[in-house]
Order: sequence, then structure tokens, then C-alpha cells
Amino acid sequence: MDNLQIQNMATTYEARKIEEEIYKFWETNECFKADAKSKKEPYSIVIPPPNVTGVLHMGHALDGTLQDILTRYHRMRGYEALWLPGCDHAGIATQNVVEKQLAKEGKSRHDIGREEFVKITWDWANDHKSKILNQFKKLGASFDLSRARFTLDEGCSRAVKKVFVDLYNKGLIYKGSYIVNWCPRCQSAISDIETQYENEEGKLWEISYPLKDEMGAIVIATTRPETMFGDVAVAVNPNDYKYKDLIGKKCVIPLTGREIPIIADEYVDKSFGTGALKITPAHDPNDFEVGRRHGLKSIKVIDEQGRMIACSEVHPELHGRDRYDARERTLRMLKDHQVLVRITDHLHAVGKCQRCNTTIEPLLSEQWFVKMEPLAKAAIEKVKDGSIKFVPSRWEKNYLMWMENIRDWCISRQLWWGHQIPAYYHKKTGEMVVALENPDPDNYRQDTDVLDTWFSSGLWPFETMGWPDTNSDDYKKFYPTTTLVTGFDIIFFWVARMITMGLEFTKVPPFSTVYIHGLIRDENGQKMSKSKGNTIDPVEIIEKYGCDAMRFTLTSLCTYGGQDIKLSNERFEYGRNFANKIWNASRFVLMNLTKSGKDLKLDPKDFSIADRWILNELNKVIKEVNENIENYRIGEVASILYDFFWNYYCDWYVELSKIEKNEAVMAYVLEQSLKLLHPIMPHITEKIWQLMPVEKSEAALMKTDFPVYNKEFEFEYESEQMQNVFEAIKSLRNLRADFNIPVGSKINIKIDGDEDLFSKIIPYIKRLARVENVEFEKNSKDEKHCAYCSVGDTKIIVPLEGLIDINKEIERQNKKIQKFEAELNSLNARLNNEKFVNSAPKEVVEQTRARTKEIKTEISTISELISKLS
RNA sequence: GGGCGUUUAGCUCAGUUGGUAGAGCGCCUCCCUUACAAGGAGGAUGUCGGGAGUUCGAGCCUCUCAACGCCCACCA
Repeated sequence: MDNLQIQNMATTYEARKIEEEIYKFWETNECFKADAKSKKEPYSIVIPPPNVTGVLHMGHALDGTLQDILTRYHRMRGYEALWLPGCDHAGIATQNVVEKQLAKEGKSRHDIGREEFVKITWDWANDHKSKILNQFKKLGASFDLSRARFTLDEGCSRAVKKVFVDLYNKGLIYKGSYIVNWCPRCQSAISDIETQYENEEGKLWEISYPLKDEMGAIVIATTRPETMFGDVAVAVNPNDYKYKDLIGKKCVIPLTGREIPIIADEYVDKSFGTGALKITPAHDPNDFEVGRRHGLKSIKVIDEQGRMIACSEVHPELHGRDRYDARERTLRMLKDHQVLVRITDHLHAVGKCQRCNTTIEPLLSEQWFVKMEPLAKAAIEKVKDGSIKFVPSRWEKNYLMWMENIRDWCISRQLWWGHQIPAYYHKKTGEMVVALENPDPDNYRQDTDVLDTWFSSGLWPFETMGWPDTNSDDYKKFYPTTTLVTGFDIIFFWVARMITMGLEFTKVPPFSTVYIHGLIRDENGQKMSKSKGNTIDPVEIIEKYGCDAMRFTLTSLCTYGGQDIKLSNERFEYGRNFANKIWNASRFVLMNLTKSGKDLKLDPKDFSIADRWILNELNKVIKEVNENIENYRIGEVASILYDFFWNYYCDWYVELSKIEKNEAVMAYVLEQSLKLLHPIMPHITEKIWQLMPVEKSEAALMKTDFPVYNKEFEFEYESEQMQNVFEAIKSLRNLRADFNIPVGSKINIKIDGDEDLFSKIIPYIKRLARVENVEFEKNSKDEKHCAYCSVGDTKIIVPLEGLIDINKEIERQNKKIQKFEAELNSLNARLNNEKFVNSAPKEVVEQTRARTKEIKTEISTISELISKLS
């Protein structure tokens, strides 16, 4: 080949240079653009939109790689494939970032006002949207950027408003005063799943509440004494004999003198603490329920900043103090009044804000909620009946458990960045209207709250396709989407909501398969996080090892069970080495092709036994690769291809080609391999393919057809014969190693056995086992000073006068016999067992018999050889 | 308290309907044989966490115990 480009191929794969060049090539040629008007069957994936605040991390790299593999595979399989990219506006996270920036200038958002703040945040978001998507490009992502969306863009806003208004009109959204998780730092309510519980060492204080009208007291236990000013009752279990007589009576809250009733409620656990519980409906979700059951009012004693209020009359010194400060002061007073009975250590779970880790304050507050139970019904149904499948399936159970115990979703957030709630209040009468637009801006003001970020991401699969315009081309072509790829950490946050909303508003599941992969962890199994400093930056890995190398490594680590993936820098050497192997094998092939175009057409007449063998192996691999991708066993695909390309094509076929080559087959197997590898390693395969002088119907490999099983290339018989040849060659190499025969010194052999086969492959043996002369000889008379190999009943005799120690050779052969005999014994044990012969499947019995026969042959061959030696 | 996962070679992990163990890295020996030392040839290494059961046969199925990890719900 006189092609200059091929001559100039570097001896190591220069990943970054080539990857950037190839990605540009795809972009310039608009290879990723999906055509909504195409006649092809659609395949679509929407990206889990990364936060605008984010930078690319390994989780994205894995998630993105898998989506890209599926997209590229289906594109090559003839689907109209769309991978739709986009970003999430990430309400709290983004607002936090911008507020921090303002704080550096000594300002708060209140100083500049809502309008200005939102404007600044938009600028910031616009800036970062492209940053994160550009980073995704470094992954080789074949997503259609012309369709990139943002959860706060016009289309999404329209969808969000419509969904909100519709749900409201159906009575599935309501506003009300309930206990919510309040983050005193974010100054907003957050949902239950945004609250993360951490175990903390705390104290359990037992406080004596004196009875009214009689002697004695009831001792309650609490972890939060400062809330006692908001107590409205003391509750005991109705079956608790200790307190039987006190039910219905009254007691007095210490430090205040306020009288409260002693009530009975099943909720109270007799065995915990003192068995008596103070009820503070305004600051505890369980107490709130108890309070409601008993018609008790709520007294709010902590405000939205986490400061004490409403105790000013009795204890003005507490007013306005932080809740923890107030706790200390309250305890001191209780001690002084001698009502603090006992203090014990107590490990308990404390709710933290997912975004800022501030301790959550359960607070009575007016918020918007989605009534989930009626919506969950269909979402449960469609997973149960298999319309939506989780892979691996165990996540279905997880999903169903959550959905079946679902609680209402608090969707309002007291933030400025997000979809403002489309509820409007009359400035004078306070009358509320929920509508797509403000009915009369002069007289109505809009609700100041915004929606939970997950409200808009819950609509992602259809809002990005043009919904509510169900006539849009994209909606008609690409919705519902096919596969959703994500980590298990957002099944509740996101997947469940998309299913729920999708079914409610589009009447079909938004996707048919949810492919859940594991999470990326560091080498010690710890979650990667910036604060721990244990992150591995994908961009750095790409720079150092190459994108395809990273993709291959990540892919190979994906197990079918979706186990978490422990990563270290070194693991990427695996992918890099493989990329380099592909590069160099291709370089060799390209350099050795003298033909091109039509001259490289396969002609079965020219197939040698080796050609048939490799074509047969390739064919099997093609079948397995297709099956495994279809079944989301993507890690398996990586290892099948690694094994085939390296251990079959490179180690054997290319080596054999140095002796006797069939250019057409050599090129064909390479081209097919490149296609098979393309979804995982798109750049290197595209580059090499473009250098190949084969006939091309497309300008890009990524546009060609993915290989499919071809019955014409079934050559099982030749395949088995070649396995024998390889066995023989390995045996000879083995022998050389055992007797320390240097590679430089050639050996001669005599073959006694399958002359028909071995005569065909003499050149292979000569070259690969470094043999000088081959003779065929029945019942060879050579005896002493020989070493032996055997493959089946074929004997290979290696006269090695003076080079070998006879005793050592006997020992060597005996070892082999021992191995075979061990196996033979276990096989015989089985065959002598009547129950095995009767109850095992026929094929298994047959196999066992056949194997026994094989082993017996081997043993007798070897024994014969030994007898000649001794 | 409920659920899930993990336990296999020194390390990291595969092992798809049960037929007696594999890869990468690491280790040992030899080799720069004109695609590749990010390479080639050969080699060593496992009572598959413990115990019991089902079966002709168990890494795989059932039960149980242990250790580690995750999720959900929480006792104020």
C-alpha cells in the first residue's frame, strides 16, 4: 500500500489528536442529526439532563458512554436513532452558586431583587449550559445538539404550566398547611426524598410534667426540649397500664404553667423512653398526625430562620434565639426547676438538607403538594405488567415498594430560580386563580414560589419532544422514547416521576426499558466527591489515556447485575492498551494490503482452513455481540470483542497471515471487527476504517451497517481442526520452554497421525513453533532422546539428542497422564453411577462418554511414548 | 424494623437456564522474532465466606449463620 497516510501511522495510537479530528469530522458532516421524517424505525434516548452547575464527572462518563453505545448500535442497525441532550436548571443548586457569588460582593439576593437575580442567574446558566455539553462531546457523544433542551426553556415552561394547571383542575395538586422539611439555610421547603437522614449522637431528656389538680407528675422523654413551648398534649399508649388512670387528665408544661391534656394514642411506643410523649404538632410530623387525630391546635415556636418565637410572654429572654441556643437555656431552666429527671445518650437520625447538609427543621407551613396516590396507580400497573422493564429487574421491586407507599410530594420551593407557580392571587380579595396566564396583571399577583426542579425534569421525555403539541414531528416520531439509562440513585427522584407524569399526560409509558447501571466509586469503594478529594476527572483521563480507552474500560466494568464500579487511574491502562493493540494490528494489515476496492471481495474458493476458522469465529462473535447488546449485557460485549480481536485475530490469524495471507479475509475480518467495536470505541474505529482501502457505500463507519450473523460463514469443522493445530503448536512451544531450548535453535519433528490435516498446516507449524523440518512417519522408530507431544491420536515426535534429559521427559509425560487420569476418574465415577446415566440428559451423558474416550486415547498415546523412552 | 446487594487466584472482578472454575493487573522464566515492550511465548496460584439441604451432579437452587455495604421507614 503506497498510501502516505498509512505509512505515516504512528507506532502508538495518538488518541487525542485522532479523537478530536474524528469528532470534528462527524460534526461537520452532521452525522448525529436525527431525521423526524425518516421512514426508519425510531430509537430514542433522552439524556438524564446534567445540572447546569455541574462539571463532567465519571458518573456522566459512564452514563453517557452507555447511552452512546446504545444509540450508535441502533443507528448502525438501521434505526432512526436520536439521543437528545440537554441540561437541568437545578433550582436550589444553581441558586446557591449564584448567591455565593453575590455574597463575595457582599450582597444578598434580596439586595438586588428578584427580577435582577433571575436575570443574573440566567446569564450564568446560559454560560454553563454549553460548558457541560461541550464536555460531553469529549466523550464522543453522538447526541443531536440541534435538539438540545433546557428544563427552564420556553417549551419546558409551557409544558410545566400546562401540567400544573391540569393537575390542579383534576384536584391532584393542592395547597395547604402541613409539616414540611424546612431548610433554614436554603430558606425553603424541600421534599421528603431531598431529606437525608444521618445518625447523630444525641441526648434523650426526661422531663417531669406535674399533674394538674393532684399530686404526682408524668415524665416524658424528648430529644428536642426547646419545642416544649409548643406542646399541646402528652400522649400515652392506650394499653399502657402505667398511665391508664392518667388518660383524660391534665398536666402542666413546666416553665410555662400552661395546661395540656393527657391523651391516648396507638402511635406511642410503650417501651421507648418513659412511654409518655409530648405532642408538638407544629414541629414534628408524627405529632402533627396525632394532633390532627385528636383535634388539637398547633403552636409554632420556631420560625423559618430556626429561631424561637412565641414564647416571649413567659420567657422573653428566649425570643429570637437560635434553636440550639434556646435548647441549652431551656435545659438550664428545667434543671433549676428540678424537673429534668434523667439524661441518657441516644443515637438518632437527624434530617439533613440534601443540597447544603443543614439540619432540617420540620415546620408547619403552607405549601403546594401533588397528590401522588391516584397518579401512582398507573405507574405501578405499567411496571407490573411489563410495559416498562427495569434492567436489572431487581430494581422493579425497589421502585414498586416506594410507589406503593408513596406520600404526597411537596413541590413548592421558596426560591427565585425555577418555574414560578402559575397561581395568581387577587391583590385585594386574595382570591386564587390557577391558570396558564395571569388573568389580569394589574389586579392579580403571581405566587412567589417556584416548583421543585424534579417537577420539570419529570416531564423530560415528552416536553423535549414538543409536548403539549402532540402533532410535532419529533413527538410523533420519537415519543415514547425507547431506553432510559441512569444510575439507581435517581430512581425515586426522577424515573418514578417521569413514569407517573408520562402516563398521566401522554397515556403511554415514556420509555419501555430503564437500564440501571452501578455508581462509580473510588478504589476503596467510597463515593467520589469533591470534598473527599477522591474524584477521578474524566477529562484528565481522556487527556492521558484517550476517550476510547476510557469508554472501553468503563464499559468492560459494567456487569449485568449493575454492581458499583471501583475505579483507579490504572484501570484505564486496560482500555489504552487495547486501543493501541487495535491500532497496531490495523497498521500491520493496512501496510500489507496490496489490493483495494473490488479486488478485496471475498471469494469462498480462496478460503484456506485458517480463513474458514477465523470467519467462523467472527461469525460466532457477531451473534454474541448482537445478543448481548440487545440484553443490556454491555460489559460482556466488551470482553467478547477484546478476546476475539486480541486472542484470535491478532495472536493467531494475523500471525498466520505472515505465512500465507488472504488479503480479502484479513481486511474483511478487520472491517467487521471495527464495526463491532465502533459503538464502544467510536473514534479509533472510524479513523482506521477511513484509512482502509475497502469498498465503501458510506463516508463514515458510524453510518454503515452493524454486522449480523451470516450462515454462509459457518465452518465448525475447520474451526475444530484449527483448534487442534493450535494445541499442537502450543505443545511444541511448551516443550521448548520446559527444556530451555532457545528460540534461536530450530527443531525437527516427525508427525505420526492425521496426515491429511497436518500436511495442510506445515508452514504454520514451522513458523509458529520454530520448526525446521517436518516429516510424516507411521510408527516412528525413534525412541530415546525424543520428546513428545500429542494431540488426540496424533503424535508429534521431537528428536532432541543431547538436548534433553530422558528422565525429565518421562516425568513431564507422567505429569500429563496424572492430570488426565484425575479427570478420567471423575468421569468414570459418573458413568458408573446408574442414576447419572439414567437421569442426566442424554447429551450430557454422551458428552461425558466422548470425553472419556478422548482422554483414554491421549493416555494411551502418551503411555506408548513413555514406553519408548524407557 | 423492612428490603436489596456483596463475600470466587495476592489485588480488582467476570462466571446468562446446575455438568466440576476465568479475565485484567501483579508475580516467575524466556524474548526488542521487521504491527505493537502500551508487546510476544510459556508458567505458578483458588477446600468459589461457614454450615446444612435438594440433586446422579451445586460457585450457581433452598435454608441457616457470619462479615461488609447500600436503600427505605423510623422510637419521641
